[in-house]
Amino acid sequence: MDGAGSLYHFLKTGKRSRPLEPRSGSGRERNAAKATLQGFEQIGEFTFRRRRRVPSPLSVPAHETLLFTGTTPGDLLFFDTESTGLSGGAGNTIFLLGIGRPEGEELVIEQYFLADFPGEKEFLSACLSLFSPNRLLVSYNGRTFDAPVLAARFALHRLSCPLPRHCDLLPPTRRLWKHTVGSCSLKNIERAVLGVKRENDVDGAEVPERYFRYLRSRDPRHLDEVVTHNEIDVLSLSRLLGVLERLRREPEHAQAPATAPADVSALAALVAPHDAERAFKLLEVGLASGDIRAGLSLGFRYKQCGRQAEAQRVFERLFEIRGDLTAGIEIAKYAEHRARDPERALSVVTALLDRRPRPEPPVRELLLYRKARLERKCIRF
DNA sequence: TTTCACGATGGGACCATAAC
DNA sequence: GTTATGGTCCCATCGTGAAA
Repeated sequence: MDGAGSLYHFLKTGKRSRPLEPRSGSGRERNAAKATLQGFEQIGEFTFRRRRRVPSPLSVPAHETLLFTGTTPGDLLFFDTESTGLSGGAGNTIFLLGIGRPEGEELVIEQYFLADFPGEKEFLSACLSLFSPNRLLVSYNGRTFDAPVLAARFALHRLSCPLPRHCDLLPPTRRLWKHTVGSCSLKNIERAVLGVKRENDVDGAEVPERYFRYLRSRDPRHLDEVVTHNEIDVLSLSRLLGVLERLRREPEHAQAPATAPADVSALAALVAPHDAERAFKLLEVGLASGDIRAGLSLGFRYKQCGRQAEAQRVFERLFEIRGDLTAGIEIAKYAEHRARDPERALSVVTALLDRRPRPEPPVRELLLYRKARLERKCIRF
């Protein structure tokens, strides 16, 4: 069999009999290469840290509680990682972890860098101090990606998982802007909503390859753009939360012309749990401006609250201005089952069947069934 | 009083989509 | 390329009201 430094030996004894060989160059050369990673200080054999202060883009006073997160800014940790791939399994290693902490008017951005795989435990241990349990992690798709990968790495090294509560900004962002922006990747949202355009940015898919190139060559220039990419991600999280907070506080001023407008229905859903009447007003304004989605949302909200008359007023308006199918069906249901007016219901259903474009077959069949029933009722009356 | 038809609601399955 | 999440759609079940 092979020698004492082999995988066989490691599996049999659980010990590594001699240290891993450097991939290239002497130890002195490797350290020289490490030292040139822009602005980073060495805090362990394989772990490096960079700390920078920038004006906080969050623009919420330190003592105020954010409506969106229920915490003060000082409790937030904006969080993003760069790793060697996408899979959540044992093969995916985090090599750069960026954390943003609001401190007064500033955002303190700390980045922890892992210079080589053997130092992962040391790297993770250095990151541990960041995650105090009373904090709130803020990420973009971090609930699905960053947090599970990080938790897996902690587990692999038998370190207790310290991750605190988590607020993922992707779901609310998607709800608010998917209809107006389309793809809700962070880069797209930066451009369309935050008004930020990245210069010379590295594509996320390119990040693993950049790290592997660095490991092979020990040339830290391969990682300069990755480090910047990570820092911008953290900054954008802070900016995005600021926008979401403003929407939550002043939804009426959400439709700023400089950025993509938020979907009014989603905005109303954001506000409704705390201020139902404000949500109704938002949707009324949306309907008045011709927003059909807002109108339907308004009608169903009124209906769900038992405010049938208001719901019918909204559905009638939608049916009148656009001959809307969903609104028409709601009018027909109300006329048949509540107002006891089968003739009105029949006239609406007939109009829906005649409208252009024709309803699709499954809906058309339901409408024909409803029409036949209403015709029987009309004869009886 | 029983039966039937309808609308409302909840749960499960499937799909799209972010992250590197 | 992987994975989990949220959203959407469909189906089953339940409650209600009308008709026999």
